[in-house]
Amino acid sequence: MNRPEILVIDDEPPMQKLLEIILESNAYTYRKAANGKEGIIMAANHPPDLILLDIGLPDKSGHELLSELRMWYNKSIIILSVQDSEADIVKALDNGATDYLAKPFRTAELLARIRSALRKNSAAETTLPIEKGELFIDLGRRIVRRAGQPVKLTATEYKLLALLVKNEGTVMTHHYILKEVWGSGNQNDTQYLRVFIGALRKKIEADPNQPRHIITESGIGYRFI
Amino acid sequence: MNRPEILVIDDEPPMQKLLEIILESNAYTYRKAANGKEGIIMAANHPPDLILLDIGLPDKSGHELLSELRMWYNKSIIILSVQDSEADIVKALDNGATDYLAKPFRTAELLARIRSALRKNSAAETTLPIEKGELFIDLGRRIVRRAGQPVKLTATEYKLLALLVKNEGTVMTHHYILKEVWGSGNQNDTQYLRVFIGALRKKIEADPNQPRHIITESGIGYRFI
DNA sequence: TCATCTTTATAAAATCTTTATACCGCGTTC
DNA sequence: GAACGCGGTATAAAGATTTTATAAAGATGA
Repeated sequence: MNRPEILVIDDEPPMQKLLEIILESNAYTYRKAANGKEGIIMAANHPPDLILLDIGLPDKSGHELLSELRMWYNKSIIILSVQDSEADIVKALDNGATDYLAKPFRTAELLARIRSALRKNSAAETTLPIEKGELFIDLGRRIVRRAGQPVKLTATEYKLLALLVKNEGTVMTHHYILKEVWGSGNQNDTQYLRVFIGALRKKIEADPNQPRHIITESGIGYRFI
Repeated sequence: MNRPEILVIDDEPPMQKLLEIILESNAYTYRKAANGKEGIIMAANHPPDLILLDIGLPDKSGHELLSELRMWYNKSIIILSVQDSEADIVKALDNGATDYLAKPFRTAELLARIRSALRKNSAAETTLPIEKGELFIDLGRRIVRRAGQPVKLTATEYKLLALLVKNEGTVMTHHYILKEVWGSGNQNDTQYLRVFIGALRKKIEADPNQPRHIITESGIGYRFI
């Protein structure tokens, strides 16, 4: 995961500023909402990897907001609160909060809890599988099936297919593919590529002579559809 | 879940007594271990639903103990500590602790965090017995049978099989398997893995020469089907 | 001591690289 | 228009290399 996005829902400008500084200087992308309504909208439009939610918001109780978010948002939510009352913590964790942190907090503890929460995220979700016609590709779990039948790919074949699939629709030059799959030493060995494209077609195309997924762009490279 | 079992690993009798009172009076079954070694043994013999681990134990650092437990214990572990230093918290959470609580703690907060941790347990796993062809595997009860005959597995073989079965269908890399089963020190000793895969196949495959369940993905790892 | 785990050794299998050969489209030449 | 060469491509099959399987000897620990 590169630069996880964190949405901060908090109405106090000084706290916002503090969190912005902490998060941005630790390779997180910071987004902010000044109240609950704005927070819901932002989270819905572009779901962040984690939400930091202040429980003392102006328009609606943070607890209510938490319940609303939890109806559809399934990634981590860390609660921030000045109250730190026992009842508050109980309620927040029982309501589905991933974690709870009392203000004022130490920077290192905040970061540690963020890391822990993000790890839970990535453990839960996996990259979404792709299904195109009779072809099924799940890059995360390394599962490939054609017409329901599991397809066994070698390590190199898999790397090649993954690269093509990740850049679906766009033409990848020979040069670039060779660099990504074989490393920067073999950038001119176009023959490797031909051999392996051939092998891949045999395995995933219904008719390898008339490839419908791995298209050759003569003189340039290949493209996955 | 009726009366979740909580194992407390803590060497101070007063703290043990306090936790016993708190837990027993809140419908939890309390079990205790006075040091790390005893804790490991008790957890292994009869895995509790949650472990409360004091980080300042006499025989070995709580952090080491945490790593050891995490090699095979996948339910919640809450760390207790008087230190409450930032580095300590970071280390514990990064090492796989579910949560962290500084002593002295408030009873309500402890109970809230326990509830939250237990909820994570039940969400994460629900290990139903698996029955595939002549193979029967019940991870929860540690029972494995092939063609009706009980199969005896060693501790390591069992850990390996459990990891593969839990991730049925997905390819597990050598590196990852080694880390999970043998710990983070032996991540490059692929030969261990080969030996134990061989042993497992002899025990659970009808024809070990033509494995139908433990599939090797050359250059990558193994997969269970 | 016994069962288990770790190492080492070696054979077997799978994969990758390389070479050889045929193809296809296209413009040039005869 | 047929023959030829040319750049780019596809496929098969040979070595070469890497990876895996298995046995078996040593080490460890209850």
